[in-house]
Parts: sequence; C-alpha cells; structure tokens
Amino acid sequence: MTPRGRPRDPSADDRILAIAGRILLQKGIAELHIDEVAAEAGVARTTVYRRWPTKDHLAVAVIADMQNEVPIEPSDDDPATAITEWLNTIAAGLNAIRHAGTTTTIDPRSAASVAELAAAAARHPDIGSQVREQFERRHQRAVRAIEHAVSIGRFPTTVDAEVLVDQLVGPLYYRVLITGKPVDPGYVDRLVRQGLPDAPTGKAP
Amino acid sequence: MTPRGRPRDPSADDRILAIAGRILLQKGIAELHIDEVAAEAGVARTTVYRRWPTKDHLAVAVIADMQNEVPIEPSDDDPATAITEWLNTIAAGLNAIRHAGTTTTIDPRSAASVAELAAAAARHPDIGSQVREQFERRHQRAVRAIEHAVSIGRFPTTVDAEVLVDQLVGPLYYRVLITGKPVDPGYVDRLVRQGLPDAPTGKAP
Amino acid sequence: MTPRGRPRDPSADDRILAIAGRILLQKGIAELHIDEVAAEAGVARTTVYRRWPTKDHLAVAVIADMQNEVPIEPSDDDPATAITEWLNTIAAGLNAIRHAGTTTTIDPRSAASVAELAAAAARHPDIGSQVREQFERRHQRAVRAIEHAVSIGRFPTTVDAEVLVDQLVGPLYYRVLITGKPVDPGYVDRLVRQGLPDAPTGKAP
Amino acid sequence: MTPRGRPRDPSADDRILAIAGRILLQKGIAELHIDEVAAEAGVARTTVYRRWPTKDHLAVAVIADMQNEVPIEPSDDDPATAITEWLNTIAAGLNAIRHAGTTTTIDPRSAASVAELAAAAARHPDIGSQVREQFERRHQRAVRAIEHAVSIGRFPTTVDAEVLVDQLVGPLYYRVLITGKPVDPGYVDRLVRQGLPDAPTGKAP
DNA sequence: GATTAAACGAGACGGTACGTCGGGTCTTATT
DNA sequence: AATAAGACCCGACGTACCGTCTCGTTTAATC
Repeated sequence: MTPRGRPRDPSADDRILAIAGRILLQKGIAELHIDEVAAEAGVARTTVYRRWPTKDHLAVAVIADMQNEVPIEPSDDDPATAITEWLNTIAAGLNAIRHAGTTTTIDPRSAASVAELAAAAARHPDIGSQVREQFERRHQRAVRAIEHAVSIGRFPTTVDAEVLVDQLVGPLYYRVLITGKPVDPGYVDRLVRQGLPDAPTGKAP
Repeated sequence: MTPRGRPRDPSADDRILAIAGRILLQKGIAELHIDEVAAEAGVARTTVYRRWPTKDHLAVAVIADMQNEVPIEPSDDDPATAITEWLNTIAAGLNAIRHAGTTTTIDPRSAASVAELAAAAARHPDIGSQVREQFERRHQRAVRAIEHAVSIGRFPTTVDAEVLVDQLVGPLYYRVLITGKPVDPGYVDRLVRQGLPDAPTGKAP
Repeated sequence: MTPRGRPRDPSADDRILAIAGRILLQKGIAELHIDEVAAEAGVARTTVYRRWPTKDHLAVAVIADMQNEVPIEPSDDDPATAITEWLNTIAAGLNAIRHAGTTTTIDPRSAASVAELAAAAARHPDIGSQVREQFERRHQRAVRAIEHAVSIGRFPTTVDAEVLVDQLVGPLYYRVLITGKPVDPGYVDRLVRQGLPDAPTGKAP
Repeated sequence: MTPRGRPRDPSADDRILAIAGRILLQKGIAELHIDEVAAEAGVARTTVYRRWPTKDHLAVAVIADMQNEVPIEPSDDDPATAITEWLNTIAAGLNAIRHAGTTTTIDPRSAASVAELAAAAARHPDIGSQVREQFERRHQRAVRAIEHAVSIGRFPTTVDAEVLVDQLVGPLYYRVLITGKPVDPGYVDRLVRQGLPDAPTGKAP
C-alpha cells in the first residue's frame, strides 16, 4: 500500500528530539515544555503532539534516543575487559545525563532525569513496556556474553549470569538514583574486581 | 517562651500522613493532590501547607515515615543469615510500595513511587540531602556489619565492603525501578549466594 | 479555450450542500465542521475548500440555496390575502430552520442558524453584501406590491410602504432571534390584521 | 449563612466587564479573547473563568450589562411620546453597539455583536433562557403601558398590544440584523406614526 | 472573664502548562 | 486540473493543579 497524503517531515523528528534532548539534560523533565520545544524546533505544537501524544512520551523517546546501544557480544577474549568497557559506557551514559548541566560536581538533576524517566514509564503502561523491553534486550546480551565466557571456561559454571549482571549494573543506577554517589571508572573497576568471579582454578593436573 | 494562640491539632498530622501515604502508594506522586489529601483528611488545604511547604515535602515525609528502620548490627553470628534477613526486609519495603495497589502482579506504579521520590529529592536540595542522609545511614550500618565480619575472619580481607553493599542492595532498586522484574526472597537468596564471598579458606592444616 | 485536466465532479457540490444543510439546520454553524461535512459527503476536505473558500461562505451558500424565493407581485387582487400568504411562506422558512431539530417545541437552535448567518455576514464583507442584496430584493418586491395596492386605492395614500414591510417581516425575525416566541399562521394573522391599514373610507358619494 | 473563605474581589467583575465590553464593541465576539481580557483587567485567567464559565457567558453578561434598563411605565400622558422616547432609547442601544467602531457609517460589526449574542444564547440553554427572560420583562412592561393607554381611551380597544410591541421593536432588530439599514430617530418617527393606531374617534353620543 | 495570638476552614486568587480542537494551507500520489 | 489523504501552521480554548492570600471562626494560654 502506497502511502497517501503529505508525508511527514522527517527532519522535524530530528530537530524536536535534539532540542528536547538538550532541554531535558540541562533542566530536567519538569522544565521541558512542549511549547518551548516546538518553538525552538521551528515547528507547530501540534506537530510535536502528532508524533508523541504526551510530554512523557517525548521525554522517553529522547532518553531512548540517547541510550547508546551498548555493544557487548560473546567473545573469546578476556571477559573482564569487555565487561569493564561495557559498564563504563553505561556509566558514561548516566554521567552524560548527570553532568549535562553546567556544574561538574554531582548534579542532583541527574537523578531527576533518570528517576522521572522511570516515573513516566510507570505512569504510562505503553511507555513502561517499551522501556523495559529496551533494557531487557541490553540485559540479555550481557547475560549471553557471560554464559559464553562460562562455556569456554573463563568463569566457573556455578555463575548465576542473570544475577551477576544485576550486580554489575544495578549499583550504577542505585548510586545515581538513590545515594547520589559518583559513578566513575574507578568505581567501575571496584565493581568488576569484586563482582566477577575468579576463573576456575582446577586446570592444573 | 511559651507558645501562645491555638495549638496545632496533632491528630491532623497523623490523618494527613495516613491519607497521603495511601494515595502515594496507590497512585504515585503524580496523582497525589493536596486538595484530595486535605479533603479526605477532613482538613483545610492551609492546614496541610502549614506543615509541609510543598507537595514534595509531604511526599518525602510520608516515605520517611514508612521506611522501616532496617536493623543490621555487627554480630558474631553467621553474617550471611543476617544479611539475607536485612535484604529481605528492604525488599519487603519495596514490595510494599509495589504491591500497594490492587493487583498482585508487578505493579508499575511501584517504580513511580520510588522514582518520583528520587525525582522530588532532585528538585529540592533540602529534600535531597535529607533523603540521601537517611540512605547513607542505612548503608553505613551495613558496611560496618560487613567489616566486622571481615575482622572476625568470616570474609576475606580483600572484601570491598562499600561496593559489596551496593551489589546487594543496588540490584533490588535496579529491578524495581528499571527492569520491573520481581524482587522476592528467592531472588534475594540468589543475590546473597553469588554476592557474598566465601569464607577465607582454612589456612590451618 | 477548452478546459484541460480532470473536470470537477458536479455531484460533489450537491452532496456537500445537502450534508452541510442538514448539519447547519440541526446544529448551527458552530457545529458545522468542514471535516465532518467532507467525511459525510465522501469527499476530501480540499474538495470542499476548492468550492467555498471559507466555512462561512459554505454556510451562506447553504442558506441561499434554502431560501425559497418568495414570490409577491403587484396584483389587483386582495392585497391582504397576498401579503398573508407571503408572510406565511417566510415564517415557514424560519420555522423550517427552527424545527429542523428533533423536538417540536421551540428550538433555540433556530436562532443559532439565522443569527450566525448574520454574524457570518458581518465577518465577511462580501457575504454581507450578498446576503443583504438578497433580502433587499425580496423587500423591494413587497414594497412595490404595496405601492401598487395604494395606487389602485386599496390602501390609503398615507401608507409608508417601506416601514410597513418592516413591521410585517421584522416581528418574525425579532421573535425567532430575540424573544424565541412562536411564529405560526395564527401570529401572522394577528400581524396582518393589526399591521395593514384599512382601505380608504371615501367610497361613499 | 455567613460567607466563608476569601471574598471575591468585586472590582474584578467591573474591570473584566469593562474591558470585555470595550473589546466586544470594537471587535466583536470573535476577537474577544479571555486571555486578553484577563491581562488587560490585571487579573488571572482563572478569575475570569470562575465568574463566567465560557466566553459566551461573558459576552452575554457584557451585553446584558450594557442593556440600559429602558423604563416605560403606564402613564396618563400622551402614549405616543412615551413610546417614541422608549424606542429611541432602544435604538440608541443598538446604535451604540453598531457605532462603537471608528467609522460612523453602517458598521457591519454591529450585526455581528447582536447576532452573535443571539447565537451564543442559542448555543447555551442557560444563556438563552436568561436572555429571553430579560427581553420578556422589557416586552411586558411595554405591553402593560399600552394596555393602560387603551384602558384610558387613548387607543381603541381592538389593539393587540403584544403584536403592537413586536411591530415597534421588531423592525429595529430586523434592520440591524438582517437588512443593515439605519436605525435613527427619523426612522423611529416613521415607525411610530404608522404603527400606532389613532385614538378612538367617536366619543360623542 | 476579657484579651490575644495562632490554628483552622473555606475559598478566591495569580500563575503556568497541559492537551484538544478547528480552521485553513500545503504536499504527495492518483485519477 | 481535480481528487484523496493527511501533514502542517496557527491560535484559542477550557482544565488542572500548585502555592499564596484573605476572610471569619475556634481554641488555648495569658492577663
């Protein structure tokens, strides 16, 4: 079926997301106003609403758009290195949100962004499932990578991959959302060092 | 100096907190309206505002009121048992929030409550520090308990207590806030089994 | 020069006018939406706009289409009879509008249609003059008929024909638009009986 | 019952009505925007909506406020004089509306104001009945005055007072709303001269 | 017992964003 | 060149909720 009618302006999507992203990062969801976004994107308010029915939907789209698809694949290389890199990317994403403001110190607005995203997800069922799906995909990729590492003998077979991923990623969010403590490469190192199990010993005779 | 004038009605505080608590748990902060709270508490709106200057302040007071002070103390008993119990209490708290609604299934509003609390904390510096302080106290108690266990030889001295606590508690919040997966005793067991290090191997003959 | 390209669908005009007429009578101009008209007429919105540049223009076209050209001609017959008939036709037109709805009782939407037509006429100069021209033609025909009746001695020469017509027609609109009272044959009779002057007396020797 | 809570600012009503009146007269209901009224009245938009739930309600209130209560009382003086004066006041009211703009010539916006008032009345049943009630009162006063004149022998007993009033007032509205012709003292004179019946002749035996 | 000062109930108020609605224009492919 | 479809711009609407304000009305503690 051929599309009928005037086609949507694809550049509008980009402009809206870009503007909304900037505002969201700088000022949080509370200060993200559709009027402002539309105006700065050079677009009518209705054009925004045609694409995202709600401010929350827009915000989530922005965040999703921002979430760099963190790649982690089953590999025969050293798993610790890959995992560290992976975690650092996630942390960087959280810090991007967090440090988007002007201050370099711990920016409370960081929490706001992530937390309000979660809140928005909670308010709208459709958003919730979308967001959870996205995180689930990421989660499963990590799980598979770890299981592969187990299968090639880099981790003991007793590893609970699912929980392990939670214990690596969870603390990042916990710090950002709840305790407000920093999440930096040094912390990631501590996470990995303590979280990852040692390689199975018994390979000697 | 003795106070003059009509004294505050202490029962008002209780009623307001109770109503606000119920609403907050059932519907999240977004649906928590001062008007509604006041009306249901049989109180004028001013009476609410006189006590808590802001909706956010009220919400935080409610949450703080709800936070069961989870006790964990340095002890010579088996640390794994104590920690499991402690985690289960926290999880129960999160689930209390989560299951406050009518449905027994995973209630997305759980995220709303916790996340929006975090968001509120981010909006108001004073709330933020108060909340963080509270969590910090809890955190530090757990850290001390673990360090004690190390000192009496139940855990290896290489343990990074701070990170360990993050890896035990963080996944709970991560699941509730981000992935929406269940947080139950079974999960806590897996957390503990994998998170806690083995006791130092008997170096005696 | 022969027109090129696809010719206009003449049936579209009819369908649009019909639908628009029905809606206009039933719900007034405020509820007359181009989208709805187009949809019900099985036509694209552009097709409507190509024919009538404005909702008001369409509405006026509809009304004009509806306005039964009320005939009244100079005649040597009894003028009272002719005038009564003429007024009843006008009244019937107003009542057609008025009773277009479902209820038989006095329908306030009647006023809406006529009044909003007047309002539309006021908004668009071109519509205004068109509408006024139409009414002026009708008015003048009546005036000439009355003047003829005077000239053949059916009415005294003192009659102010212009004002007389106003006093016969005006009350109809006044009732429909302002006071909302009924306009029926009985009322028309009263209008005529009181409004028309007696024949000149001097026929005696 | 004593009024409770903060009392309404009565001056707000006045200011709002004044501003709205000015705008309504100058630009018609279509250009009457609540935002503008509120801003110019130095009042929040909500304050306007608290008093009049709709733009239409406000407009009607304005018109009603403007409708100088035209006094006409049963009297033993010459009824023609009283009626002429009465009609001139009404005409002046219509002309006030009509000539509120800058031009002195026939201002099509006049029709707009009155017509749209009628339209608004038609859209909202509550407004409709209110408006009709007001006009009914005026109408009845005139009817009673005329009946009194009949009773003291100034008019023949055959007069249909109700219709007579319609034939005096109706043309004014008819001209303003439909034909757009002028309504001035000269026209009122013609109306009266032709509309009013002569005094009963035969009082001699 | 009168006074006084603060809490209280009620509700108006200023402010701000929201999401909706409808009008009229523009763009694309189709007939 | 008309048509169907639908995106687009624009601007007003009425709603909702926040937090403040201003009344008149209690309610103790103090004089």
